[in-house]
Amino acid sequence: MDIRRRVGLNLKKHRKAAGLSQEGLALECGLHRTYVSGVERGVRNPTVLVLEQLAAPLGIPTWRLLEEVDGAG
Amino acid sequence: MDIRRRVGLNLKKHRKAAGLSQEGLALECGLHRTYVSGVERGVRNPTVLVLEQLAAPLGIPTWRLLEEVDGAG
DNA sequence: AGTTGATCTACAGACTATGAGTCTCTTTTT
DNA sequence: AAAAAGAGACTCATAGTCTGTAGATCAACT
Repeated sequence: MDIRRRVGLNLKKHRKAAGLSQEGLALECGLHRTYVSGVERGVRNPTVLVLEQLAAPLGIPTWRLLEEVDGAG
Repeated sequence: MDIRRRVGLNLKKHRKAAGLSQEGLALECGLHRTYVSGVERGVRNPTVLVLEQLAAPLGIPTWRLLEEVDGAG
C-alpha cells in the first residue's frame, strides 16, 4: 500500500478516536481544512514537520502515523 | 528535539548498522549523496515518500526513522 | 616524517520539481 | 438545511538534484 494512503488512514483513525472533524483538527494544528483532507485521502505527500504537527493535537507519537495498516480499518 | 534531527540520528544509526556509506545508501535508494547527508544532519525536512525510500534498503520499517532518540546515542 | 591516492563526510550555491497552504465550488453525510 | 468532506486550480516556499570545495581518516610508498 502507498505510504501516503497509509498515513491518511492512520490520521483518519486517530482523528476520529479524538472526536475531531477535519476542520477541528486543522484548527488545532494550524493547517488548512482542505490540506488535512488531502492528507487523509492520500493525495498529499507530507513532510516530517507536518506529520509532527498533525500528531501533536491527537496526543500520539509522530511515528504512529506511519504504522502498518491492515485490511479493514 | 527537532524531529528532523531525530530522523537524522536514526538514519545514521541504521545506515552504519547496515555497513553503508552515505553515498552507498544514496545509490541504493535513488537519492542524491548530498541530500542523504543533509537529512542525517537534520537540515532537511523529508517527505514520507523519501522516508520510505531511505528505510527500504536498510531493511527497517519506515516508522523507525521517526522513533524517539535518547540522550547518548 | 611527508606525500600520494582513495574514501567518507560537511557544506555552499544554483537550479528544477513538488509540497505547503489557500480559495472556490461540489458532493456527501447527518 | 447544515455540517463535514472531496476536488480542482492556484501561488509561493522548499524539497530534492547537481556541481564543486574542503577537512579528516587510512594505507602504501619514498
